[in-house]
Amino acid sequence: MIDLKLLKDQPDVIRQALQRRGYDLDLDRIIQFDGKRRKGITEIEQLKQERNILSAKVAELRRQKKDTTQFVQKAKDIGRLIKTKEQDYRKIAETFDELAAWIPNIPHSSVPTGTGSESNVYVRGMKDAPHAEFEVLPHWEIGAALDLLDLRRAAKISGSRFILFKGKGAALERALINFFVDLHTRKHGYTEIAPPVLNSPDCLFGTGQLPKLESDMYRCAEDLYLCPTAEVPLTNLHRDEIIPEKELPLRYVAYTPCFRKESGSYGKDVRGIKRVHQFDKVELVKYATPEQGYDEFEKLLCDAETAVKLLGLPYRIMLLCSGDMTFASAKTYDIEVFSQGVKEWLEVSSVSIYEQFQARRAQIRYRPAQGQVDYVFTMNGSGLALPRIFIALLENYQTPDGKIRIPDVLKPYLDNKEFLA
RNA sequence: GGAGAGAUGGCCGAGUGGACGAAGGCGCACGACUCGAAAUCGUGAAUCCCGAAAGGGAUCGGGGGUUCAAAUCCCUCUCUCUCCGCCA
Repeated sequence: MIDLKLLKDQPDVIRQALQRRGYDLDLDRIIQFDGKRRKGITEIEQLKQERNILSAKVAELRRQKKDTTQFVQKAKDIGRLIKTKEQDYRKIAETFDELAAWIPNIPHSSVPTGTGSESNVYVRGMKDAPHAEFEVLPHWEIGAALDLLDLRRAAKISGSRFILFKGKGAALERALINFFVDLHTRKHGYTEIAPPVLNSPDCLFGTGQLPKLESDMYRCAEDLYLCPTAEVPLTNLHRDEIIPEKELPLRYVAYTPCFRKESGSYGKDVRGIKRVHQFDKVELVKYATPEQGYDEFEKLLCDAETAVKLLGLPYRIMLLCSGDMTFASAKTYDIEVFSQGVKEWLEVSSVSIYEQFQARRAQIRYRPAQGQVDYVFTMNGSGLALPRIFIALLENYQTPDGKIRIPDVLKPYLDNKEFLA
């Protein structure tokens, strides 16, 4: 949620943000409803004031055992008026809330303007895709050959776009999870959380998936959603709380499976495990004060980057342009790994800062040592997303004779072996 | 799934229709005392909304109702605890 004061005082800031993102939203209509809403509040509150004065008068007269009928009658009339005004107000406020929930976050000033990935800006890492010295098999071929993946049977169990890891493949998946969680808890100071992955609609509204991404998520009975990312439970951990400043920044890491319908993606990336309905991810979430915010954000990016580096994968960091960022983000970096089999840059981490956007939706605030309670800054990043790392390892650590070398950092998790199969 | 009990400020806990945004305690911050601390005494402190401000309004788990007036009465939902049953 944007700061609603902007609607009234600086609507052009929002207008410009919408334009930069390429959003088509009837802002004037929203502003109009906001005005009606504010007027309604003022009106109702004035009436309530009148009624409260009359009620106090009644109470006083009662104590003196005097007649009150005249005042009671007047208060009754006002009460009826309040009721009808409140009904009107409720309708207006409801419409306004629905409309306002669709206003995206305002991009940070350092975010380049653009409409798609071609406008993203290279930040650091490998500039050009590295060349392979031999013909590298794509992960689905080598994965099947070495019996690490069984996508046919995954499809039999659950349909297309599901993964079934097998044998050493399953062991590698588990090793990666442990490696990532250990790295972030031991070296980067994050607290590990194992959250529920069925989350309430309130949670999904809080982080900004709802209402916009309703059709991208699996909705279960009882009004619960399978979480599309651990960002959802981790950011809602402190929903409706006021955190003492001295506890900030808070850092959390969680491994969870993630569930996505990927509804718009049919026909794209059909082969292999790049785009699936269920995948594993280790997620990092931080809460910070506005002053700490952007420093902590850069550190979060470094924490994710460290994971890629330690695995020895060729990567680059891109700064997303305004049109490529998600709804709630103020600034996003992607970490991309180049994989030799599929011959493309794969997004393995998306690191975003939301400033106070999520905090306003989820009511997450902090109490400064002195001064006013204010909303925290929230941010998150994958640390990392597993399937694409799995792809990159199978393809980049492939040997000409069809084996998979194990990166040094993973050896302790895989019986200290040199090769996977 | 069945039966019962409960939900009040940072925490504990009183309040049972009108002077209650809420006693008291703990904890917290500041001040006094002290060489310093403890103890003691004093003072302060909830959140949100409308408003340029003055000021006003709202909030006692959520929602609805009764009433001139609700923390307090009624309905409903959610959650927590206890007991019984069932089951990984």
